[in-house]
Amino acid sequence: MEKTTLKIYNTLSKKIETFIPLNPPKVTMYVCGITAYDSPHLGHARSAVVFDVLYRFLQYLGYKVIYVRNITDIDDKIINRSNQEGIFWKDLVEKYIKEYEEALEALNVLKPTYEPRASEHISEIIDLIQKLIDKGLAYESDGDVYFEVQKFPSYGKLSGRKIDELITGVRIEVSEKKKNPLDFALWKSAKPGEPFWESPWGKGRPGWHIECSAMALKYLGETIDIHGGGLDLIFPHHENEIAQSEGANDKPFVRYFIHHGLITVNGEKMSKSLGNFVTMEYLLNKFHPEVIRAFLLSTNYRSPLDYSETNIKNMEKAIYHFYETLYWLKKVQPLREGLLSDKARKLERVWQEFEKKFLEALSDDLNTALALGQLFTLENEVYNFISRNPAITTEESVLLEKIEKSIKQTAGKILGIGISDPSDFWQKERDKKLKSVGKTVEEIEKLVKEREKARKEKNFALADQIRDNLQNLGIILKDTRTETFWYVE
RNA sequence: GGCGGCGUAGCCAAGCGGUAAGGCGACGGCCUGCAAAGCCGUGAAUCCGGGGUUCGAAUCCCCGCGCCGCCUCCA
Repeated sequence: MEKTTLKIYNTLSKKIETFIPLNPPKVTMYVCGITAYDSPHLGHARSAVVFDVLYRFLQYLGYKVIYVRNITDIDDKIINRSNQEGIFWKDLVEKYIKEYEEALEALNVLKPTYEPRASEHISEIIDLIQKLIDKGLAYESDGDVYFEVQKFPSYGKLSGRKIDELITGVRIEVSEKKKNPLDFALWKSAKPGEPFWESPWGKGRPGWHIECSAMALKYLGETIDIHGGGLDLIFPHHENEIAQSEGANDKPFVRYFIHHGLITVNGEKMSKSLGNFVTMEYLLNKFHPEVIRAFLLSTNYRSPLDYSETNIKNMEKAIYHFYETLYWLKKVQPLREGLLSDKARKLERVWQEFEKKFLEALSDDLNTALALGQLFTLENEVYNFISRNPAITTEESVLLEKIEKSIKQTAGKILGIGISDPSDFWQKERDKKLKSVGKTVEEIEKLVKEREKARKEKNFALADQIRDNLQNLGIILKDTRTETFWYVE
């Protein structure tokens, strides 16, 4: 394989840079996962899928990736929520972690190397806080410990903020415990009834940002290659992580910060107050996981992605067509000896172009939208070739087999699209969609057969009657030489 | 107020200095018992507007206009 270099946008420099890991072929990657206080939504899925593709692509390029995706399982939001619902905080956390993991599994997101949880790293967190206190960068105050932002002059370098300006525009609640409003908590003392761990500063729990610094250090070392998350984490979360980690270790914390864009719903921000959260439960019930994946990859990862029923439906149609092609591809049987026709030669060229362009696209700041475009171009070419060739030759079928394999190696392995067995895909999709209209696949198959029979007997009235009835259920029939293919809209 | 992003056909979306990928949809023709599918063809006088740089700009610079995000918890 030709050596491909990855170019990727680095939030630190605000530029697209050539990716060079610290110790190749090893790559260390840390991604902020979830705080387990609510059900997973499309935004969580976007993060997981985007970094999953990056993870897969880095491996494809030959890197040995150590991938950490953390779970924050203790913080204020969790405590509030468990009080609200009257559930023990640990039970609450377990419930949402399970939902998250199930959603990611459905989406075929690969497991990271490690998935550490904050509550299981309290001693590492305490050690790190102590180190910051010892170095004079943090101070204890009435059972809390705060990071003193003024002591870390480069604070703000990631988000392009200056300490002075931050102080002027401060909207953080003023606390008498802090020396400066910008100082952020490393350790919070426990109020009665709250979960706590023993520490040198009394009973309490970690602040929000420190767990990431501690766990990144433990699993990946002082300097990590890639740190990722949503755009919304740039400030203050990642800014604070930098301050903590670099303050403690005196080494650059991260070489490449990678942030993805946020999801909007019908053009509006997805938020609690608007009540427009698109949950994974809803989506997975309604759409095939690969449709969701493709939808998430249909826009550059840094741009906002607008969710709407229409937008994802469009992608569903594209993926349906793609899977129809895979279905026919699998069924191809050579009907005669022979070499490649001119059309087949053209197909071969398109395919070779595809392999090149597909990888080029991903290498260029993970341009998944372009890569998908290339995939669909190839797919259409294949579809056309098969659909209008009544007798495919032996050589042509060999070519088609190669293309099928190639799609699995590229789109399948890296994007996670096209990995299902086509028959299986259709079985599941038909099943799922028919449930909502109260029909079974068997019933429909029977009607389709009846119509085929009626057509052979030239009983077109009956045939059309059946077709119209099916169409009213949203079932579309496609007659081919060999069989009638159908799907539910 | 500070920082950042975006504005490309009906919709979604690539392209980021050399003359507009792809998806969804639409239209005309062929095919078809009729459709669907497929095939062939049509579709952005032009990339929000106005200046400028350049042999050449959707792509770079400046000025507007319009959206949006972050600055507080958030993927």
